[in-house]
Amino acid sequence: MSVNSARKPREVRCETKDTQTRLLNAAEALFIDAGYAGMSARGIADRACVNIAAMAYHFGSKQGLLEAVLIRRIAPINTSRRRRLEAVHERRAESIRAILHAFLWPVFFNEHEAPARRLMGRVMTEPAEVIEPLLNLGFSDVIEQFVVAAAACFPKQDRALIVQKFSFVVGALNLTVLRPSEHIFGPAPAAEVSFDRLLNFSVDGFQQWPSLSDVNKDMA
Amino acid sequence: MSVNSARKPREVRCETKDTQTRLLNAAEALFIDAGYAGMSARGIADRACVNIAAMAYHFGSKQGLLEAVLIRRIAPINTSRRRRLEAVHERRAESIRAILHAFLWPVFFNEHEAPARRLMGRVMTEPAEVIEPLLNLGFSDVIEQFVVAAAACFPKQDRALIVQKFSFVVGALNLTVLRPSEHIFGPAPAAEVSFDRLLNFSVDGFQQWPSLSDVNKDMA
DNA sequence: CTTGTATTTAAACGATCGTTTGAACTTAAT
DNA sequence: ATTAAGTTCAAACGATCGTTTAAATACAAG
Repeated sequence: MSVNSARKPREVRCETKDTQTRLLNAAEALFIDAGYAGMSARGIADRACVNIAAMAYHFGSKQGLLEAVLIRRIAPINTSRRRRLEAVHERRAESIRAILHAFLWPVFFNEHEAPARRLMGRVMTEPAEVIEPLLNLGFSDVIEQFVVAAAACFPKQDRALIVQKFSFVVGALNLTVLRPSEHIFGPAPAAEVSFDRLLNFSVDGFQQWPSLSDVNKDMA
Repeated sequence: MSVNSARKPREVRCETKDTQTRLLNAAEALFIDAGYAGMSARGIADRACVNIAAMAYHFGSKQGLLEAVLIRRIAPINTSRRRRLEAVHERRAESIRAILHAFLWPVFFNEHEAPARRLMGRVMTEPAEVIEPLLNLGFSDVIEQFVVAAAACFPKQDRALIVQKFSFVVGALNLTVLRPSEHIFGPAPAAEVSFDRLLNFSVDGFQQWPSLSDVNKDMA
């Protein structure tokens, strides 16, 4: 019988980047898989091939490391979203499709596609107390801007309705990129396919209701 | 200055129900707020006004208690979903609206509305390793049945497309019931309002695409 | 009251948690 | 070679983790 190491035997060699980057990558992977409470400082250090004290030295604390992880990936996505929304406004092409396109595109297509996607999905579903201090780093602003833009497309709809429709889009996006259970929804389609489907689904859902009266009459 | 107890001072008296129910209620509340890794056995026992050993005595382990929590709330919802889908089939009224209505209704309107809703939202976003053993307790089956029913409504669409559209509905549902951040989407509307909006949004999103060609031509 | 089963309890188990310490080591400028 | 700043290290800190043990208690049946 073979002897196993104390923790999970890492099948891959450690990365060759600097310590801070190795810590960021390791924390990112473990946060995506297990959430904040489920990832341990020692697990991060092990995966990064770094002494556990390096975390406090470079990032102050586990929470500080998570903040750095999120800023590295989420901030560029939100910046891209803002830029694209501005471009839509400059072109005077404020359709709901163009707006949702600007919102969704940077999540699916960016420098570090898969990790950034899954990070985005995980961070939105974490318990409030862990994430809430991070949301004021530019997250609420982006949502607000897009809600305003979307509301301008439907002047006759309540703002509260627009907000909730947008939350539906965010929810669908979250589950798509987080992909919590292969056993339920099967293997993930390619990013281009998922993006197209999600955009079409969201655009259709955002339209005015086709008929407001037949809501309550087809259920027992 | 006043003296505080060791842990969070509970502002409310302990419930008067039996030990098992108190444990279930306490674990449910903490799981919704903090997830599985974030809830502690001692925190549960404290909130339930129960000795910590009672957890192992009545439920075997922390995982066993969580399973009991989920079965208590999720199983009735899935049973109700199945019943309503059967009723739709018996009435030969298999519209996508009726099918999605049968899927969504039991989440919003059931015996223990708010706790069951939020539990449903949390369990779908938990890390895989914690939840996956529970999904084979009837969860995947329900999704599968509804996907089949939905696919029958759109015979010309790929099954993979139907599956992903359904995942969009589940994602939107999750974020709606979980409501992770009041700061982003504001206060939650009444259950009836959220249900109507989510149903309409989902039904519209499920329709055939209005035009498949203008997808790639309105972005720079 | 006595017996036997079911439940609750205080206490402790070893393990792991996030964090801190101070020395050892590396690196580059003097 | 010497200094100083930057970085990594083994080791330990107290706290909390989930679980277990065995004694104490509650309670119905005989």
